[in-house]
Amino acid sequence: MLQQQPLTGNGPSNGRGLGVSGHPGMHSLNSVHQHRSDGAEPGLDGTENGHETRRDIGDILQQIMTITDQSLDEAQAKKHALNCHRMKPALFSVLCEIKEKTGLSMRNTQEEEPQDPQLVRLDNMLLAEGVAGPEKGGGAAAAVSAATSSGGMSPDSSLEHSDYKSKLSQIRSIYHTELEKYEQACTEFTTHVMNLLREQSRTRPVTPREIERMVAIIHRKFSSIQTQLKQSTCEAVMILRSRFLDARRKRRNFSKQATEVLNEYFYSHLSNPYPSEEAKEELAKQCGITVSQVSNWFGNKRIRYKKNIGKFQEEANLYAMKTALGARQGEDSPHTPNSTGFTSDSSSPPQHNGNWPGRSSPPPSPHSDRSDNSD
DNA sequence: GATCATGATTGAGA
DNA sequence: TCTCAATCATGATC
Repeated sequence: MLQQQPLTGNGPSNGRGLGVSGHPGMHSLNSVHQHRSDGAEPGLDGTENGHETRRDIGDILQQIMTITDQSLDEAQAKKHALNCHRMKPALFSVLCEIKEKTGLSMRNTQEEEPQDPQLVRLDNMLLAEGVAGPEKGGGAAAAVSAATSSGGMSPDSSLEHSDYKSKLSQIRSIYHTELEKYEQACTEFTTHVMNLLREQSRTRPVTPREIERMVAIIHRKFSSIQTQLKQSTCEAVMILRSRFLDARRKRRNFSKQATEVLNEYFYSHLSNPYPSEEAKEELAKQCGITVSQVSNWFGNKRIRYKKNIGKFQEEANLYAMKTALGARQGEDSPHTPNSTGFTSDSSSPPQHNGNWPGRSSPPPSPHSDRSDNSD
């Protein structure tokens, strides 16, 4: 890709002798002039030709030194004049030699840098969230599944999912647009700089290694901008995710069916409404909620029932009747209408004064259904 | 917007 | 670790 610039005839010095001005590279001027095909005297020997050559060198150096002070048009014209100057190959050779020497010090400065760990983290996160990489909804699906596993699947949860997905897709779209812009800008800028270096290589030696180094610098700069973009994209995803997953912010009532199942169990075990771990798991499965949600529900229910038994009496009677009806139908048919699948300890209207045994005097087995069936 | 209902959280107690 | 009790935060209803 990188074109080797015309550096022929500008090889390194053989290390012998000093140039006219005492500069170690100046002897190249001699060598170049000694091999001039036009057969002219190389000068630098104290003769008139030598004086002329010095004037030429002085002239060309002066022109180079002052070129930046001139207008663009003047500079262009001067550049052309310099390119055609008869001393240009010699000067070029000297510059090559100097560069060869000074270049040694920077050879070890461009070792391959290890990949930025922060960038790796950001990349991984964007990939996991489904923002980077192929669009497959992986991150969205993960977030959705996490949300649904921590809460009940309400009918409008699919609406939330689509909302989350559309917002994530927006973020993804913005991210890719910006990324494309950065990459395009990087490419354009790199091409521009490379062209500039090629142009400059006509008047000064520019090695391919130098061009590579410059390209690497440009890429590093653009990479840091990309890191910022990735960082802000990650933040946006995190905010979206926390909003979507924050159960407290997005509290949803359990489905009617789930509440029915829980109430049924509660009132049919009113004398000891402490479901065992297995019972909780079964209830959770039936209701499509988590075990901890079942525990929360029973905790709240016990407290609120105890606080206001009168208010819950009607509800209690209703569920007791349902349970009794279910039990009777269960005797008539092999299919039990009792959807809880648990045995009932109360086929008659609930009789409870709200004083369940507390932790201070626990029931025989407050976390086991065995006790439920014994009372 | 006020009020009630309800799921979640928190701190204390056993 | 579980439960209770208080409280918070949000949804539902009027």
